Formats: sequence, structure tokens, C-alpha cells
Amino acid sequence: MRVSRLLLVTLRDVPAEAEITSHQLLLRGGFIRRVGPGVYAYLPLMWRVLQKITAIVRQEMDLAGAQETLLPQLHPAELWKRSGRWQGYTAGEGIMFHLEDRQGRQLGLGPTHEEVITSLAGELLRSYKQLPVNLYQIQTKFRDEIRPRFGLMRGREFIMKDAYSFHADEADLKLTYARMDTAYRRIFERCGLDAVPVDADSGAIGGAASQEFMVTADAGEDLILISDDGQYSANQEKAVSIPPDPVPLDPGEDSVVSTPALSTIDALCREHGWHPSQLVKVLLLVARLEDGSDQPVLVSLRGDQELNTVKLVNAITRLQEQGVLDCRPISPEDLRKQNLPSIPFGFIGPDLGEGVLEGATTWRRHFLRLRDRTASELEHFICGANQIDQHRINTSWTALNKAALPEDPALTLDLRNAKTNEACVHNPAAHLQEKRGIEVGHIFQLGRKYSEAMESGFTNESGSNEPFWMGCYGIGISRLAQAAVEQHHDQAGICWPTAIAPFTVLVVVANIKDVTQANLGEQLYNHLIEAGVDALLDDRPERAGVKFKDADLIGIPWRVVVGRDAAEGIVELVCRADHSVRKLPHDDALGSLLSMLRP
RNA sequence: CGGGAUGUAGCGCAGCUUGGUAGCGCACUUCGUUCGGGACGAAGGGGCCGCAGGUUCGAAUCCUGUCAUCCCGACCA
Repeated sequence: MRVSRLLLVTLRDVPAEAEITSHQLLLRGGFIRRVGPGVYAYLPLMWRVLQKITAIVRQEMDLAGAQETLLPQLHPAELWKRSGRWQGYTAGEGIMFHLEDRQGRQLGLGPTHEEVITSLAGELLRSYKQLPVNLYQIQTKFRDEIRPRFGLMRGREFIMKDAYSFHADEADLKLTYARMDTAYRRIFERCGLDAVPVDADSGAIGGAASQEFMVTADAGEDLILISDDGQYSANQEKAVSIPPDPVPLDPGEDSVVSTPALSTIDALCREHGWHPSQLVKVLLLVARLEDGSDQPVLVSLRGDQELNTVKLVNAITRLQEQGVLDCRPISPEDLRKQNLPSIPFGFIGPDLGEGVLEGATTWRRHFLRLRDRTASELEHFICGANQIDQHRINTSWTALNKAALPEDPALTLDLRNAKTNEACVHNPAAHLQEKRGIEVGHIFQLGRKYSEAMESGFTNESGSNEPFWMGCYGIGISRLAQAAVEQHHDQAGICWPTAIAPFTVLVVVANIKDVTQANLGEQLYNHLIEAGVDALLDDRPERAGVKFKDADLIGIPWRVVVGRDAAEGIVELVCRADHSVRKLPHDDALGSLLSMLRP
């Protein structure tokens, strides 16, 4: 390709819409254009990058025994109702775009394809003899994100590779899961990315084990924790650790003290010389359940700990045996709407009575009371006295239990955020370090969640029907491309890893009007093309400076500059990533390139 | 959904306080000079100033409404 014919529109100024470096560089380099919020056009350069990535993904998926397919993007609501996800994915903050056709039928634009594929598998796979099967597709997905941002990082339309495997038993599922793990590591490595596998929450997809692949970058939306012995890594949503020991509380009488206007842990500790770990704080939330009811939740947590809402939502889902659509703190406004008296926020204790929910208009009138272990393990502690400006000191769970608190071990669990520098559960001598990561891949052992819900199964060896064991495996293709830029750039522009660069070599003719230069440039370009190299020839009648700036910006890994030494047959071979320059005869430059690119 | 900000040429912005019919840089077109790190000069093209109402002789500017986009938050009260 010649730059004179390439749709290449580079920008000198950074468009105001772009926040992070990779987004800015992709816009400035003419790779993408925004068409609407969270919706982007992939321009020719970007499309080449995406094709390079998908080629690698296809190779590795095929090598791992998967088969490519292509599923519809328009999904009948009926399928999603069968799996029980229609409500959760469309109501409230649901992420599925949905619509009605002219006959009034409900349809959704596919945010993911478990329903479609599980239904198809049930029709096509009838015998254990056909199993296992692993199907994948590379296709545009639609998600109505609460807040699309950072260009391709969180779009409402994005390219994803998703795969779904079907098995006769769990052991076979684990085999494929392990194969996908290996394939994913190879894919990210081949794409030139530093990606870390971490334990992950399975989220709305559901299922048992799951692992995310994170490209480490400061702009990452996720916080990941990695043990310094290299044995454990997890998304903070999922991560566990050994909490620091609490500071023992001086012995004293269980009594109520006046704490005027001290409604925060910080203020209380500053004023009374307490340590946050000596307090039990109580958070009130309300969970909107899939059946439409609103369940008030009371969470007790040690004062120095943070609530992990993902763990909380998972706990509620498990205990209520249904999905949680939304879970948020209770506000005074909520109480007014529920026609309830005010609650002494900032002074609440774990024994807050059910009475405060008496007469709620729509909420359930009892709390789901949950305790984090850091709180339940405190022998003596300080907590709110359930009255404005009053706290209770030197109290204990036994003392509070006199107030008839339910005592169900299932209600005491891990609800806290693990944090950097804390000791690891698998090895207390090791400690967690935090990094930010961009999630580019996620693999799940779904188990039988979808096959059971959709009554999709096969006939086993003994002739009876049973649901499939399933796995699913995703890679955000378009996100991966941008993550690569986030990880590989410098002041001047992008430095694409060779494997996914839109072109491999850029031949720059410094002055196209100089016939010697122009001819030598053409000659080198043609040799490269003949040798099967993805070469680009900058033959524009621009000044050399403009061409060099553009070359740095769009980040082609290798640059051959045909310039003032062309008459002597000398060219420059420049490496984009490290700026190294070698002046050498053009034949040597060509030989050097070819041996590097195809060893 | 809550909070904040912004909508003026393809991109980045000024003008708005104090109303008089729109400007700068980049990009684009033509000519000349220049020609290895985003050149210079000259001449040009391109705007229902987000949209709708209102005030006014007159509105990018003032008022009302509305729409859109971006940022922060939606978890510790």
C-alpha cells in the first residue's frame, strides 16, 4: 500500500473527547473515529490491526480444537427468558439493547451468546459421542454500558471473540478450560502483550471457576492484586487476604457514650483516640432482586475494612436464590419514599431493630443481616448505639445478641476488599502487590447453569438425558488492540508490536521529487512486497519532517528511510520502538529486515 | 440515576461580562519560494454559533425550555 492512496488522516491536536493516551493516539493516528457515544468506526489502519489480531486468535483457537462459527446478533427474547436472564439484562440498569419488531415481538441485540449457543447445542448435539465440542465466533457485541469511555476500552459496540464448549462431564470441561488457558496465554504473548491471568468473579455470566487475563497498564479500570511469591493473583473483586490484626481494645464496661456529630470512623478515632479496627461499622443497603422485590441489607464490617460489593452481591444472590439487579446504599431520600422514620445514619449498630422498616411501602420489612468475618471475630468493639450522637463502647456480639440477633453461620462471610501489602492466604509470608489492569480475556467454567435452565442436554452412555457441562471463553478483540497501544507507546506515538502492527515496514522516501530516491524507494518497496512483507510506501509529496512525524505517530515497527544517501545506495533502517538507526547499503537493509522478520 | 462542565468551520479554541449580523491556529484549495523532524508568503473555500421559543429595531451574546456530549460519582453517610 502507498500512503498517497491510504485513507490516512492524522491530527496534530488531541480531540477533546480523548482522555487516555491510547485513545488519543488512535484518534490522532487516524485509526478510529467516534460515530456516537461508545460507538467507533475502525478506519483502514485499525482494521488491519484487528485483522492481524483475529488471525492470531483463529490460529490458536483452531489449534486448540475449537471450530469457528457465526451466530446471530439479533436474539429472540424467548431464548433469554428461558435462561432467566431477560429481566436482569433489560430492566433497570440492564445492559442489553432491546427492541420490538413490527409484529410486537421482543428482541435483544446480543451482549453475549450463551442462550443462542446453548439452545442450538441442545438441538444439534444429541449423544455423548458428539462431545466435546468447542465453538467460537468473532463478531460485534452490543452492550448498553452505563458509561462508555476511553474509546474502544468500554464501548457500546465492540468486537469480541467468544467461544462455548460442551461436555459430557465436569472433568472433560476442565480439560478444555485448561486448553483455553494455554491458548489464551499464547495469544496474548504472540500479540506482544504483557497479560497476567488472575482469579476473577464470574459476575452476571455465572458459573464456578473463572480467570481473567489482564493487560497491566495504569489506565486499567480494574485493580488486581498479585502475591510477591508469584503464586497468587486475583481481581480485587474476588481477591482474598489475611486482614491485619485488630488493635486490642482496652477492657471496660459495656456502656453508651456521647459522640456528638462524630458520624464517621475518622472523626470518632481522631476525637477519642480509637483505632478503626476497634469499631464495627454498619452499612445499610437495598438490593433490587430479580423478582422485583427490594430487600434491605445490613452489613457489619470492621471499621478499618472496605465493603466489597461484588462479594456482597454474590452473597445476596446465593442466600436469596435469585439474581440481584442492583444494590446501593440506603439514602434518607429512600426512607422518605418508603414512608419510614429517619434512621440515625452514622450511629448505627449491628443490632438496629427491624422496627425501622415497619410500614415500608414496597421494601421487605426485615433486614438481611450479614457480617464480615473481621467484624464477627472481634471480641469487644465499639459501634453505633442506634441513636443520634451516641456510640456503644466495649460491647460484644454476645451482649448485642440479647437484642435477638439472628445467629446463622451462613450470614458470616468474607465481604471485605483485600488490599495491597496484606498477607496472602496461601502463604502468610507472601504479600499482595497491586497493579491496574485492562481485562482483555475471561474464561469461565459455567458448569450446567445454562444447560439446566434451557433444558439443553444429550443422551449419555446409559441412555438417559442429562444437561451439558459448559465452558465459555471471551477475548475483547477491539479492546485488546487499544490495550496494546496503552502498553506500547512513547511521546511521539504508537509502537505497535510487530505481530499486530497494521504494516510491518514503512519505506519513507524523504524527497519524492528526487528521482534517485523515488526509484530506490519503489525498488525496496517492491522487493519487500515480493518477499511477502506487509510494506507501506510513503510516496507523498510532503516534506520529510511531516512524513517522519506521521511515521512515529502510526507506529510501524520498522522504517526504511531513503534519503540523501540514496545516490550511494545507502539507506537508514530505523526501529520504531528503540529509535535505533543503522545506515547501510540498501541490499543489506533488505537482507537484515527479511532475516529479522522471517527467521 | 446524582454532581460538574461544555456545545461557535473537519480538529483545537477565542468572542458572550457590556447585544450591532463571526474570528484565530491546524487542516483543505491555488500560486510562488522552500525541501531530513509537523516550512514561509500571497490569495481563497468552508459556519441556520446544538435545537426551540421569548425579549429587542437588532441575539453567538440576555431569558426560558429542550437536546446532546464529556468528566466525576453511584461503596464506607
